[in-house]
Formats: sequence, C-alpha cells, structure tokens
Amino acid sequence: MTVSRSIRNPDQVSDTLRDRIQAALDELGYIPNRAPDILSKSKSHAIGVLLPSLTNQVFAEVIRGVESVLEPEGYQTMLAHFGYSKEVEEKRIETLLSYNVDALIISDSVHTPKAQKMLENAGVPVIEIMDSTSSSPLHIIGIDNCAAARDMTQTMLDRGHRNIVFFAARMDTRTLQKIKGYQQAMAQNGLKTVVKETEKASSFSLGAQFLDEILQEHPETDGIICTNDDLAIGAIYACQKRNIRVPEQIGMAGFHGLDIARAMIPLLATVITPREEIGRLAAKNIIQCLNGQPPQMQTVQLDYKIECGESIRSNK
Amino acid sequence: MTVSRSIRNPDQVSDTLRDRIQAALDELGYIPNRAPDILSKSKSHAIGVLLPSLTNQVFAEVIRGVESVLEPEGYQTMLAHFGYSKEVEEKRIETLLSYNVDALIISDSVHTPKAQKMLENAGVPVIEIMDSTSSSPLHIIGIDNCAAARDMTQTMLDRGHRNIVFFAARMDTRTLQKIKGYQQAMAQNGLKTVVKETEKASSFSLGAQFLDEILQEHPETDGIICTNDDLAIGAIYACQKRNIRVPEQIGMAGFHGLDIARAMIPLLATVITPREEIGRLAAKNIIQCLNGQPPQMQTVQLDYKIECGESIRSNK
DNA sequence: TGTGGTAATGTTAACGTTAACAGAACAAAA
DNA sequence: TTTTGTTCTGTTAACGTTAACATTACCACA
Repeated sequence: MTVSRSIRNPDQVSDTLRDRIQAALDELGYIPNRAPDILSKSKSHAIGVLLPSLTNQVFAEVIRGVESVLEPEGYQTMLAHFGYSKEVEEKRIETLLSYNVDALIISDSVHTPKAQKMLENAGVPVIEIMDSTSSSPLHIIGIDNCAAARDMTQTMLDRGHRNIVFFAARMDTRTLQKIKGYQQAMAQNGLKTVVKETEKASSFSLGAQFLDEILQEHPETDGIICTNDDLAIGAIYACQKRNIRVPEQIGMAGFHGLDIARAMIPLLATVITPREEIGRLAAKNIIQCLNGQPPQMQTVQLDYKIECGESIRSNK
Repeated sequence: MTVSRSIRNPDQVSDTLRDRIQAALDELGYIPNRAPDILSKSKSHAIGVLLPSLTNQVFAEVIRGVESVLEPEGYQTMLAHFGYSKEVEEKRIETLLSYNVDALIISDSVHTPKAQKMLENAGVPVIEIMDSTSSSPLHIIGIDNCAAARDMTQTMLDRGHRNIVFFAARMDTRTLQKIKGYQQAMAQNGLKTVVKETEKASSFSLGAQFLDEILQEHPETDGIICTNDDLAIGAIYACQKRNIRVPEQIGMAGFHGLDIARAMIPLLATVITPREEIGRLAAKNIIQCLNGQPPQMQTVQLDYKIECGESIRSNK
C-alpha cells in the first residue's frame, strides 16, 4: 500500500521511504499493472475506436484527430477495424467492450442486431462519426455526404459537363449517400444517371478499370464523379495513357482531398472533408461525457468544401 | 461457475440449464469481461504493435500483415504509435506492457535507457521489425535498407545518372541506413554525395520544396533518390510544373513501391519492400514463441526488389 | 433398499491495485 | 508523565472469472 501511495500521492510518504521505494522500482523495472484497476473500477482509461479500414488514408487522419485530443487527457486509443464487414464489426465491438473501454467511437449506423444490442447496453458513451445524415439514435459527428455529392455534381453541371457518371466502391452508407446526392442533382437537371459500382475496395487500378469499362459502355461520358480520390486519380492516369484530355473531354472529381490530390497535375477537383476535425470533435465529446457533462447536441454537422482544381472545366 | 462453464465447456452443462443460461445471456446482452483473466493469468490475448506512424501507408500494410496472422489465432492487435519520438515511444511501451500484452512488436532499435530496460524485463516475447541490419539483441525481421539504397543508386549510375542527390526526411534508423548505402555506391564510383535532410515528415510538398532548393544549390543534379515514394512523387510533379523532363534531365527514384507509384505516369522507379510479409512473419514468430517453440533464427532478412519504372533512364 | 458410479452443479481462492479505514510512531504541549 | 494532534505506515476488502476441488443429484444395478 505504501508503494502504491508513493507512486500516486508521493507527498503522503516520508522522504526516506519514498527514496527507498523509488530505488527498488528502478532496479526492478516496475511497470504498474492496469488490470486490477480495470477490474475493480471498470475504468480502463482506454477509448475504443472502430473504423472500417486503417489502410484508407481518410481514417488514418480521423485517428490522428482523435488521438490529438485523447492523448493529452491521458487516455489510450484502442483501435480496431472491421474491413467493411458487419459480422467482423460485431466481433470487434464485443472485443473492445470486453476490454472495458471507457467509451466507443464507431463509424457506421447499420449493424447486426446483436451489435446493435451491445451498443445499447454498453453502459459507456458511444459516438458515431462520418455521416451526419445517419438515422442512428446515437450522438453523431460528421458531414452531409449526400449534400456534398449533390453540390459537386451541380458544380460540374454548371461548368458544362452533362453526361456525368458516378464511380462507386465499397457500397457503405457513405457511398450510398453520395450516390443519392449525385442522382438528385442529375434528376433536377433532367439528366439520366449511370453508376459503376463494386463491393471491392477502391484503388487507383479500380479507377483505371472503371474508366476503360465506361468508355465502352457509355462513350458519351464527359464527366465522372468518384466516391473518393483514389478512383479519380486512377481514372485520370488511365485518361492520360489514352490521350483523353482532362478536363476538356472528361471532367473528373474525387472526394476527400487527400494530399496527393492537392499535389498532382492536373490538380484534382474534390470535396475537402474535415476528417481530422471529425476525430477531434468526437474525442472532445467523449471526454465531456466521461467528465459527467452531457454533450450539448445530438448531431454535429461539419462543413465540407468544394475544391474545383483543374480536373473539371473552368467556370463558363 | 456454471455460467462460466456453459460458455467455455458447454457439454459439461445439462441441456436445460444451458438453454436457460443462454436465454439469460441473450436477454442481458452479456459480454465477457477480460480483465479478471488478464489479472489472474497475465494473459490478455492481445499483442502490442508499436510503430512510428499510422498515417504512413508503409506501416498500414505492416499492420495488415500482422493482423492477417493474429486474427485467426484469436489474438487482438493493440496498436500504438509514437510519432518518431523516443520519449513517446518509452511511454507507449509502458502503456502496452501495463495492459499485459502477451508480446510486443516494435520497429526501431534505438530506445531511451528506460525503454531499453522495460523491453529487457518485459517477460514477453519482443520482436523488432523493419531493418535487418539493426544491432539490437532482439529477434529481427526486416530488409537491408542500406543494401537496397546502394543497389538503387548503382542502378541509376549504371544508367548514366551521375550527380545523384539523396532526399531524406524523418531521420530515423532506416533513413540513416539508406543514406549510408547511397554514400557507399557513390564513393565506389568516385562521386561526391549531397544529402537534403529534415526532421519533418515526408510529404509530396516536401519533395517539391526539396526539388526547388536543389535546383538552386546544385543545378548540375541529374538524379534524385528519395527515402520514400512521397518525396519522389512530389519532386516529379514539381519537375513537370517546371518543364523539367523526367528521366531525361533528372532521374527520380523512390522507396517502398506504394500503389500510387505503380499507377502514376511516369511509373516511379522504386525499391519494392515486402511490408506485409514483414508483418506476417513477425506475427507468426510471436505465435510460435507463445506456443512454446523457440523461433529458429535470430534475424530474418527479406528480399527487396529494384523496380526501374520510367522515372530513371533506360538501360544504355 | 441400498450401493456405486457418473453427470451436473457448487465453493473457494487467486490474480494486483487502491479506497477506506485502522493503527503506530513521533513531536509538542500540558 | 500523559495527552493531543499530526504524520506516516499497515490491513482489509473489492473487482469478475476460472482452475481445482467439493458436493449433490440422479440413474442403474444388485
């Protein structure tokens, strides 16, 4: 007990004893064990973060945002990812909760029934991030993917692109929202929609492959909007190989505004999303909950920004 | 106790009771608590993985490799990163060990004295990954970064590039090894070396900035080898903006072979590193240790591959 | 009806830390 | 010397699960 005190409340222990204890700790290389604390107080000082993918740069930046807040507060981030599979997500939720995480940040609104139940009974704060249009009863922090895609489509329409196609991948909630926004904008202008889709992960090569296919299936295509930058960049490279001029012959727009999109030539038209800010806000919200302050808002909707770059036609 | 048995050894419990228990578990949404097990057996069924960065795609792929092995074995991956800071690394090692991880995968050989001591006294298997030339006493799985950089430099020299400069960032062990390899190859050919370096993270924009600077400082430069693909790609875009022909005027080589490097135009010359394989092997090694089999080899050195792409001059 | 055996269920202790309380040591004042 | 107060150190119990052991229930057979 005196050792414990000497670590946590050093001034309650006499100088002599504290020095002797410290010497012993150093010699032994003592590392405190968190397990008993977790056991007796169900407080792990760890926050679970559940994302579809870690390879995806978008989520890497969300993590950075989360950690920038949690770390100075003394919380450990416990990462897990589920590869876009609801069944794996269910297992991951169970694992995180079994480690007694103090709160949970998740990134989708559709779950298996069992996962849904676990989240309801978790007994710890749960926050959903990424898409603000989610119908989930949880606290939500994200952007309106539907509106963003609608805006980007309208921007392309305004600049003279007509036969615009949507390239989708990983048909998750967010991609479905983007497709919806694209369809709304096209419908408003009385244009028909074409969506290329796959359950596969998005990648540069998938963008190139989709471009080849669309040239066959819809040679009239003069604009493409992609569910993310990878697809758009892959498609642009494929155009360059085929001597198709971007944006004169085909305009190209991505989503997220990754570093590469903002460095490449031509500069990619894209929707810049506040990924790091989403992570930061989610973490702040969690900290508030854990400190007993109920969070103010049910849903926090952040702004996105349409960046026109050089890969869609210029205004008029 | 009967509930515990009904979960772990269902056949030792009568059918009636098992059904009643299951019904209760379902109703309550029971999630087992790992803390007591961790406490009484010091077995968390979690493996700590400590990397410099998660944003860096290279490490994201290492993680994928690690998880592809650990997950089917029923182990949870506990990720932590330290942003290339030895002090943060020390804290992270302590945190991971305080959660009773069953093993540790680390990615550097230089640590603070305290961190060093913690690793020695950890009482769990520790494996170091990434650079096989490390002098650490631990089990090591990685590639010979020095030889890889030497090979790439020699390849560029063979193809007529002479005034080759090295672009470095994040001066970690691996980058230092690469610089060493570059210097060896240049010295063998009686050429003088120029290294641009910074403690900042590598990025596309840093590559562009370095290119601008080197054009000022060493206008005779006709080849650049970069510590990773990001820098090389940023530098190539900067060349394109300045109408400098790659590879005719300046040859450019990266490191790692990221997706984008293998999709872009011109195809980037790069060293393809077996990142996912490193992760897989490290995890397999850990599993072996935990199953009581001592690993065969102290150091496992994996192969890299020189990919010439289109960004260095063609052979003769 | 008891006897022996097996199948099913129950009890205890252990893990490491700390809150809450208990006790000891010491100094200063009466 | 005793009393009082303060500072320091010690004891106990709790957290949830499970291995190891203990007990009970039940059935078959003598």
